[in-house]
Amino acid sequence: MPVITLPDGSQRTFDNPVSVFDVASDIGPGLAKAALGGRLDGREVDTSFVIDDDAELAIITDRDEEGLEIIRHSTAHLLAMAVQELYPGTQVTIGPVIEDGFYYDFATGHSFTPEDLEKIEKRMAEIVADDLPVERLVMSREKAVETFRNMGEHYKVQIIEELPEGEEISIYRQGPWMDLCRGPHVPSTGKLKTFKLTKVAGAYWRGDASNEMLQRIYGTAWRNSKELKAYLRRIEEAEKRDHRKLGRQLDLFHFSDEAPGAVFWHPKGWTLFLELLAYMRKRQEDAGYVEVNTPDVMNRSLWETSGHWFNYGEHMYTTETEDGSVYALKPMNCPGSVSMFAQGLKSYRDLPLRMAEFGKVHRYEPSGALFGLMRVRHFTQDDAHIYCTEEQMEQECIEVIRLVLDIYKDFGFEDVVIKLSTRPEKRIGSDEIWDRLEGALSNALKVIGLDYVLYPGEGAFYGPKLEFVLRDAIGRDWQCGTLQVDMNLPERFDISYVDQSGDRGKRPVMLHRALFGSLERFIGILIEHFEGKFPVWLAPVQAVVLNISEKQTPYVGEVEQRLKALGLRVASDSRNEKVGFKIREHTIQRVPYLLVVGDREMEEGTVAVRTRSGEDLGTLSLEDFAERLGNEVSERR
RNA sequence: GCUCAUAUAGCUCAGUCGGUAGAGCACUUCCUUGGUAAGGAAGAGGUCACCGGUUCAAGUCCGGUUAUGAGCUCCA
Repeated sequence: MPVITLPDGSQRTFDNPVSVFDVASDIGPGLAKAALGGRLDGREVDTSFVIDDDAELAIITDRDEEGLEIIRHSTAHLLAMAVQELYPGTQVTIGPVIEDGFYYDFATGHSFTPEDLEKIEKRMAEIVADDLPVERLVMSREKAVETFRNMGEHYKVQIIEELPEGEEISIYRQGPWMDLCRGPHVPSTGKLKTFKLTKVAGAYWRGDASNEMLQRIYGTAWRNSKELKAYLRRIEEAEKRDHRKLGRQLDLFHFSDEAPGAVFWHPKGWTLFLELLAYMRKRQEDAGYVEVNTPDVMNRSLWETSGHWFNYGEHMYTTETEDGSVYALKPMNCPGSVSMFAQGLKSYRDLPLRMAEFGKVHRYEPSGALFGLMRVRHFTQDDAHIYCTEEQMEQECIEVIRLVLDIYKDFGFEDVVIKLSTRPEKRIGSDEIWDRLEGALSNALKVIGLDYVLYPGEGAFYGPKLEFVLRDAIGRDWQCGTLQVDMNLPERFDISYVDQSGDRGKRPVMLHRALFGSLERFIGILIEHFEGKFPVWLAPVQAVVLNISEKQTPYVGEVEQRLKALGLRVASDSRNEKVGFKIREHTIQRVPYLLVVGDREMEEGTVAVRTRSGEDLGTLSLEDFAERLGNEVSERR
């Protein structure tokens, strides 16, 4: 005689065991129709699940997040069923829910085309129209293995065999089709209404590049067509912000076949680059850093000492000189930094030593990894290495974290994901040392009061690290800043300092940190973040002076020169075009201020100011405009 | 690196069944001197990514290379 407690605290008593669906019906026919599953004592179950004991139950409908997930998961099954009907011989593997949708990986010799997707979608719609009931079966491990082996589903057999002992093995069946699955699923295929297959791609079995490649079909599924449309519109909007597209439209940079993964910075893009560099230089100076510069090309022996030659040699660009010496383009700045530290005798009084370098590094990344400005082979790091004592380490970490978050705030990045990656299996150093290093990072975060995501085992072999992750317009995450603790390089380069007692052999701790990370990537993110509408202090061109007719051309030149003399980035446009045309063009170029001058302004010595958002600021004297712009530039902090 | 797709004018793209290439914008010149998101006319511009093959004939079909894109893997 189960007593069911509902989320509002009310209770219903039944004489016999009841299904989730029965309970929903008891509450009301509308709810019964909408029910997709149930949350029974915290566990998600199907509507067909039979309750024979007292329990807490919430009916899941598409209003719940779990409901949407059930819809997506069931749509993945729907996809797999349609594919196996249309392409006999295809094996199924896994089909999970992801953000905004789902995918399913298939093993098949066939390569799916966009036309295939249309065909599959059509078949899916037919199965929905058939409204097939979805049933759950429970099998013994042996029976399940046998069943799937007979079906020729060898991947599923492998999955079943690797399920932990004692785990219940459930099979979901809709019509003649079935799949191994934990569930829960919708009660019938008719509940799946709004979905769209979006793309095909290859994916490795179990995510391991040494395994065979499967065919993955991605799809999106929603509660209703309004949500689906909103999603598609969101994707479209995000594509408009694509930094590669805007980079071309705003004439910031380009790439060329001759130098894959290398940026050609155009004047406007380079202005952005230099502004960011100047900004960071100032912030670091204020934070007690010194700036240095180390060679781009260094002898192989240095890279052997650092360990890079052995560990990452295949990703390094090398060069051989006439005398047979082998040199490498630096893939990292740290070996140069350490060898600089090793120069001369260092005292504890010199620590902490914060040595920054805007170093351009060169890494032969796999061709498939390249992606616009976000992933390139040649990039500039705002790198710094902090040499300190073990006692200073935690405080230095705190200061780096504060600095990086404060800097991101200047660009409007308020919610930054922080990842803490801890000791990997393959590592150097004792557990006690790792305890101290990981402790320094997590304590630093605790002191500041920041949440972080733990990535156990993801640290570098030489030390744990923090990563600061920003999200791009299309929801892709990009690691920007990083803070790493290193106990490898000080050892390998045998660097030391003299302590208070005169001991010359004290080993300093070395912190690596980059805040923008890669200037190139950070600019890519900024382009998307601002949609090209950079804040005035960053805008490559801050104002354009426009004349209305030829008569004012000399005055346009005069205004341009006077504003430039005040240190503003100003251009002029005296072309023989109507003012409306020029306003359109420079607005599309996202120039913050358009200064229109006609006869009136020329006589008064003023400019008519229009912003890129179309706002009319009226007529200002040059001094007033320059002051306004100057204020905006200095407001960046 | 792997799977699939794509590569035509500076940009965005069309090009049918294999018969020697087209539009809009941009560019140049001329007309127009116009007050806040596209004034008009004319002109110039292409080794159809590259290498090879099939064919009387290849932008088009086939193979390879390179680059780019969507993913996967990787990112010291």
